[in-house]
Amino acid sequence: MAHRSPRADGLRNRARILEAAGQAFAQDGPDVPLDAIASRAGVGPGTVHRHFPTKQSLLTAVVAARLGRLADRGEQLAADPDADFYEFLAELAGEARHNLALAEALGGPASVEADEAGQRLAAALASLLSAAQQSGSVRPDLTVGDLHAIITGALTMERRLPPDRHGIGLQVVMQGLRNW
Amino acid sequence: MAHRSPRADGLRNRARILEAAGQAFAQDGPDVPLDAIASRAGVGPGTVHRHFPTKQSLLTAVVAARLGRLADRGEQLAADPDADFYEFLAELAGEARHNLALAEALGGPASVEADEAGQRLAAALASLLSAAQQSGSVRPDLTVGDLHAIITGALTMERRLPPDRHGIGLQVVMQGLRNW
DNA sequence: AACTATACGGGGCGATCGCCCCGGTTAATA
DNA sequence: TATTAACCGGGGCGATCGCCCCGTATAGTT
Repeated sequence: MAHRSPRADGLRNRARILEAAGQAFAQDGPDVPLDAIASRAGVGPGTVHRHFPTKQSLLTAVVAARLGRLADRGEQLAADPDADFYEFLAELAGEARHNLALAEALGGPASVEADEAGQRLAAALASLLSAAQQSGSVRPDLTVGDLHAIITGALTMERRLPPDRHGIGLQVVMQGLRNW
Repeated sequence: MAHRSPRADGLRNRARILEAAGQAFAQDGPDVPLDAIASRAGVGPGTVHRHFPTKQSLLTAVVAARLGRLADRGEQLAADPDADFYEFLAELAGEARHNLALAEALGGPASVEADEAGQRLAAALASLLSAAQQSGSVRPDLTVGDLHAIITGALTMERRLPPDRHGIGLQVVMQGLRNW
């Protein structure tokens, strides 16, 4: 009486929308019509709006989910003294390669202010970076901000490379990051 | 009688529009309203449409002009046996840093099929690249396509870097491009 | 099984933007 | 200076999209 259990279809549809929006944003960028997401999820446009009052809130939710997973992985690696900085970079690139929205989120200022996951990821990245710098495997004059821009650029490269050339952009950037 | 000289105001307005569109696209990207360009040029929206029947044609004209200058410079350097490959890269970055539309054009497939200037630029780049590879200053396994993607990524980096860190992204990429 | 809160779907409003037309004006020619 | 073709400006049409409302159906509670 005080509270009622949430309805099963409500939760199911919310998950469907999140899933569909994830695919749609990844494929077509942030400008996909909401109706396209709705029909992809098999629900009406009104349903989308009820779960996510504004388009931005939907985008934020989607990106936050992806970012959260990445942040988890980053924290995990940051805690491991044997972790390889470059390995994380490669994983990041693999994730973002086929995800337009995620790639943009990683670069834009939206990631920082967007939510808590972005900050966690940034912190993990900073920790990984300074460890790599102390071990001498990354040039010491690089700041975290530099790194963000560089990662964004590397992701741009990878997305523009044909499938049979994947990895070469990242390889070039990594080579440039090492001490010389 | 057979033909009449073009009117002075017509040519003047066309030039104004091209100039205004160049600034507008560079600052705000390809999505600026046509009316914004019109008011910036000090003409009516109808005038813009008469000179450039579609928005795409205006964008193409603007990009082609910029691309043409870059292609000229590229061909000039390609003809000079002492020319430095990395110097051209730096010039390219300097141009594209404050030019959103140009940067996107350099990366997207639009540059190739867009017009003849893009192809000239690509050819000059290819010539510069193979010369640098033969002299041993660039890793030999890189293709021209790779280079395009890499340049696009480097431009992305530079645009995301704060002013006091400009150049570091390019520096990293260049270092990665060298033989190792 | 009856009840009620919650969710669903589709249609519609308002704003934005690209594109185009039309009446008035201006520059080039004779 | 008279003529005429080209150009100018602003207003408007149609399409798109985000956002929201409301009548109906359904899931959870008693």
